[in-house]
Amino acid sequence: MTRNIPDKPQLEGLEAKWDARWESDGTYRFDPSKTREEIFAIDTPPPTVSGSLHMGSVFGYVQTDAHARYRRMAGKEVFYPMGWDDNGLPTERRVQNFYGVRCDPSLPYDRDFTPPGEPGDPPISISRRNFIELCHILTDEDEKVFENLWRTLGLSVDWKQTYATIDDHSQRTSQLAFLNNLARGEAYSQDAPVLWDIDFQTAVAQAELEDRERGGSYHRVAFHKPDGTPIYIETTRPELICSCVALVAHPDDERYQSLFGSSVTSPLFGVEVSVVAHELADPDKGTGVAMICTFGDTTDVIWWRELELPTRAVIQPDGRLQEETPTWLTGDAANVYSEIAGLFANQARRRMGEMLAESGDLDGEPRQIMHPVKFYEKGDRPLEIITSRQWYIRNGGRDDQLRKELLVRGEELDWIPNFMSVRYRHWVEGLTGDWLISRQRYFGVAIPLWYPVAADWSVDYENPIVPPDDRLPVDPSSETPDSFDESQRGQPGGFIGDPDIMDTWATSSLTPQIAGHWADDPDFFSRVFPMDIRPQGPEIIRTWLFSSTVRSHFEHGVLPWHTATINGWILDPERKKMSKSIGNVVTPMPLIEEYGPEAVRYWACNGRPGVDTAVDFGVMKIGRRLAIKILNASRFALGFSDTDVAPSAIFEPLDKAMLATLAETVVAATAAFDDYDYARALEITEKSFWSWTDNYVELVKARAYGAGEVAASAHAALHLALNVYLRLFAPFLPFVTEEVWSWWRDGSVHRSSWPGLDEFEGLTGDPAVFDAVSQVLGEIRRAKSDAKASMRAEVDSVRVTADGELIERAKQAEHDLLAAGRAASIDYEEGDFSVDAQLAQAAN
RNA sequence: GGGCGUUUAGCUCAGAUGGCUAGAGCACUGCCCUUACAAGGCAGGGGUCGGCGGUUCGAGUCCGUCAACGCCCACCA
Repeated sequence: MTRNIPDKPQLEGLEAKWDARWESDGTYRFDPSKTREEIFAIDTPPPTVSGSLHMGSVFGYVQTDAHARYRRMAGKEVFYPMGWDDNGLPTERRVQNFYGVRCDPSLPYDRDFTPPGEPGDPPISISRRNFIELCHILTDEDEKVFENLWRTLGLSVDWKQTYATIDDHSQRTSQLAFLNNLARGEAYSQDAPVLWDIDFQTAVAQAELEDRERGGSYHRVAFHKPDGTPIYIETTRPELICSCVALVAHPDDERYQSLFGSSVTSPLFGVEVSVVAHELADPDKGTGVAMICTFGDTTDVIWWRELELPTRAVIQPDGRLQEETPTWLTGDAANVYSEIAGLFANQARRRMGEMLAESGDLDGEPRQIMHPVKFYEKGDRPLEIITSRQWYIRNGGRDDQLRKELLVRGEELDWIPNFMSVRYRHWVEGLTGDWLISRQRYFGVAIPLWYPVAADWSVDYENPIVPPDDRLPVDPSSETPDSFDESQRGQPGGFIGDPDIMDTWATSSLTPQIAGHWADDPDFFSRVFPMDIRPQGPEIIRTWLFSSTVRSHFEHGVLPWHTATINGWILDPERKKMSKSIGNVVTPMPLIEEYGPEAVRYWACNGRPGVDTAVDFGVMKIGRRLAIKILNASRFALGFSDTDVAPSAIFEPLDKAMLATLAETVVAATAAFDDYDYARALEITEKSFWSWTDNYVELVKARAYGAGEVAASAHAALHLALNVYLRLFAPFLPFVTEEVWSWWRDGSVHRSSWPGLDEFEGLTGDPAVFDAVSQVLGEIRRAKSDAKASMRAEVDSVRVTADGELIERAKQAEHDLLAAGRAASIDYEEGDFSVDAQLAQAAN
């Protein structure tokens, strides 16, 4: 093929050129006719499209792409789909802010609704259907932004294999898996206390909790024994005294032995509560006696359940204390309650503090403390505990046998790096309950169930009406179950639809099943499942990785993948955690524009597997320099002849020595990749390449410019080496390697085969020849540098003092050495290593 | 309160199963426009490998301990 080498090769514009070519050529198209053994399947993380783009998004994806490219070149058919996680609360919140709307399910659908150009205040209330339409519109836009970023970065995904967690296929898969869980008893509903976000007004799962340090104040409050003597408790939530159902102390606490079994009355309300014993009560905290409320925190729930205490709840789903006076408060107590009815918890807390002070039941001033408070990770106010009916999937949190099985799955999984497995183990060991999957929200996959309504209007939650598989996906709030019609909705003898949706993890825990077409194409699924790798961030081991393991364990009885590659955490240039609130988030696009996509890829691939990595512009500059170097070195190597010179022309010792070191590089880089250590593969390749350009190319230059057999040997060696280096770099720098490849090769470098030792058969010599000559040349260069002379300076004579072996090797490439050093003559003497170079007079 | 990780040149980081004078790039100093590349090349200065203690003929590399930083988990009255 004719060579078309630009005079001044440029990096700019390569990504657009090659992205378009790869798409039109189908370079990364997946071939589903291959067998499972021939396929390498990747369970790509679907990015949350309503989240912001930042360097953390780039980091892991590029590392995975490098590995995908290696596997593809090494002969695997790579299944590399891309998904978008677009359902759930982040999208709802973004839609609310972006358009200035909020969802009110009681409103009718308005088919002519268009959102205002600018979000207004207060937000416009719209129907559930209008709201969901806006979610779709916005996520479509967000997905384009992500796809554009991935393509600019050169991710080698098959863009025909995409999915979104809200699309019909994902919904169908998610509902089908849920119904299977239900049929097998792995999913169940329960009316019980749950952690509840009062702003989003939804239940949240254990995996979505985080602790935040918040200020609070200990109120030392007196309850009263029958004889009127006070018994003090300390509480940070005096507003819940009206919800108090018991006092508790440790069974061994000597101070309270006489009280166990007796009753005391609460201050202000005069409600009689018993004093009970439980091991979780800590004698060292406060007075050693705690008030049990329904419910102030998760310990209350444990006490309430294990001690079988009554329920006296007052906190409503919106976070306010209920308006009506609770039935257990009568007389004066009702008057007291009217002071706090309808208030938010924090307001009621203040009012109760005042009233307790007035009544004399508050001992001293409240004591300020900092303490951890449970928050929904996306929420702004502390979680409350509300009793409500919710759906759960078993996860071992209440079942030791299942917990053990899931721990075994974690041990079966090959973790890269290995220490990440500890996080899985700790999480599973620490589970306190099953996985709460229902959410009282709108934009998500519906719980695909209806419930019969009895003649007395009661709802039979224990016997849900299940749709047949072929109806999925269904929306029970707008569709009717078979053998009913819409007029029976909410009527005695009729049905109601489950109003809830599933948590986003309930769907994204099925990404292998979604991408692999489990629900509809068993043949396709059998070719990609279980997948080879699950690449992901460390922060979602407890959610995505664990929940995927649970689903696959139930549905298929196996791990969903063989290997989990966990990338490190991304820090800002000052090594601080990036966060929106601090305002130090680094977005990738400006960096890609400044340094080029290859430079950003180079930075990402320099981060060791699982190691936290700071955004580093210096590393990006090096990557850019490397890419430019490849262009220029390629121009040199290909500039000598218009056609390939066959490797059989190679006979010069220096050329064969260079190829021997290159063969070593290939072996080492391949081993590193097989170990999932892309960073090591890059380092090995890069080091070898710079040595090649700085030493070999300089040494061979003069001979290459000449003619005859010795020149042909150089040309052939340059061609072969370049051919190998381009392929070694292709996983990291896909654009520049493809560009150079196109100058002289047919097809794509990314579909060429990974270099192997067979290509060096009969072409390798003694690698030490290369080292020996480089060492002597280095000394000649030093002599010129010391003399402040140009590297072109002529040298009259060189005397090499060295051991016999080194001398023998230097002699093999003596003509190259003399030419590169511009030396007229060289002689040798055995002894300790030194080189004496006599510069010609003209040199100065 | 537990667990995991990190701590190597001014900066960012490599240093697998312990073994010759501890490496790279950036930054810094000097020199060089050499027909692939000045967006480059050559040469050079710079490190008590977090502290302490141990194992060993020998430790940045193994063990113990302490410290700082980061992350994860925790029943937070």
